[in-house]
Amino acid sequence: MDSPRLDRTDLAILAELQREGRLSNADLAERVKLSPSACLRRVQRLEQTGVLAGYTALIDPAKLGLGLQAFVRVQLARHDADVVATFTSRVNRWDEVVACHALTGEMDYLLHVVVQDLEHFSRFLLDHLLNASGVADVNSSFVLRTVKQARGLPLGHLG
Amino acid sequence: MDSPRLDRTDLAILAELQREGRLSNADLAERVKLSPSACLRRVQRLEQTGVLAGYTALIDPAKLGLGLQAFVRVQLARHDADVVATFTSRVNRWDEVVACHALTGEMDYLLHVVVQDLEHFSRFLLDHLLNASGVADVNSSFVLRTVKQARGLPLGHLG
DNA sequence: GATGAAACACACATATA
DNA sequence: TATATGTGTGTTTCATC
Repeated sequence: MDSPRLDRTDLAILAELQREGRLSNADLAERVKLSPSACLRRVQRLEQTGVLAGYTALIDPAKLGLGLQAFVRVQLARHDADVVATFTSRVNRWDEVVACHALTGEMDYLLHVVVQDLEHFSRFLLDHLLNASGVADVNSSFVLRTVKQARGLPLGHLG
Repeated sequence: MDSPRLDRTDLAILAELQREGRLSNADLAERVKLSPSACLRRVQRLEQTGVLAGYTALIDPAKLGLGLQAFVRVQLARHDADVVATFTSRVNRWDEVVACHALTGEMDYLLHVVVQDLEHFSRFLLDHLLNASGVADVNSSFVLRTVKQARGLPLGHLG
C-alpha cells in the first residue's frame, strides 16, 4: 500500500477511467497505447495500491427529486476529543450529509447537504443538526446554481 | 429525456451502481433480483433518460500528491450578466476548481479547490482568482480533515 | 438459451533502466 | 539484475439478441 511512482501512462489511465469509469480494458489499452495485458496489470496495481479507490455511477440529483442542496457551516462549543468524536460519528450517520470537512478559520466544519426540498432540510436541521450536543452555531447557505462540477480530480498539473 | 417514474427496483439499481460502478450486469441483476435481460433494459433506460449520467473512477488525491484542499468563498463586485458570465467561464477553465456553486447568503460563490501544496494554491490565488476581473473579495479555508465523503447521493429517503 | 466478445490467468521472449 | 512490456493461449464470464 506504499506510494508507487506514477508515470505518464498511469496518469493517462487514471484520466480515462475518471472520464469514463466503465471503459473496457481493451478500449482503455488502446487509448493509452498499451497492450491489453500490460494495461490490465497497471490497472490492477493502481487498484491494489489504493490510488484507484473504486468506481461509482454519477446520478442526476434533480431527476431523483433531490432538488435542494445546502452548505452548512457548523461551530462546536468545545473541541474536546469526545465532543468532536460524537459530532463526527453523527455526521457519518446522517444520510443527507454527502460530505463534511473540518476547516481552518472561523467555521469548524463545512457540511454539504442534499435533500428533496426545504421541508426536508428543515427536518434535518431541527431534528438532527440543532439537536446534536456540542453544536454552538449553524449557518446555512443554499445552492442557487451549480456553476461547475468536475468529474474527479485535476490530473493535468501532475506528471 | 422527460422524468421517468422510478420504482424500488430502479432505486436499488442506482444504489448498487453508486456503490460499485463497475458491477457486471449479471451481478447487478442478481443483487436486485431481476433477470439479466430485464436488468439491462432498466439500466439502459436510466442511462438514456439521464438519471444515470455516467460512471467515474474514484482516485485518492493524497496518493497522487494532491495534498491540499480548500474552500474559497468569493464575492463579486457587481452582478451584471457579463461579470457573472466572465467569472463562471473562467472558473470552468481552472482545473484546480473541482466544484463551484452559487449560494444564498453573504458569499456569492463557493469554490472547492484541490492542489498539490500551499505553493500551488498561492499561485492559483495570485495568478488566477485575484487576477480575475469583478472579484471583490476572497476568503479561503483549508481542509484539515475530511470527516465524511459519501459515495454519491442519499437514496434512502426516496421511494 | 445461444453466440460472439470480453475479461482474466498464465507462460515466455524481449526490451529498458 | 530487476522490472515492464508485447504476444500468445486457453478458460471463464459476460453482454446482447
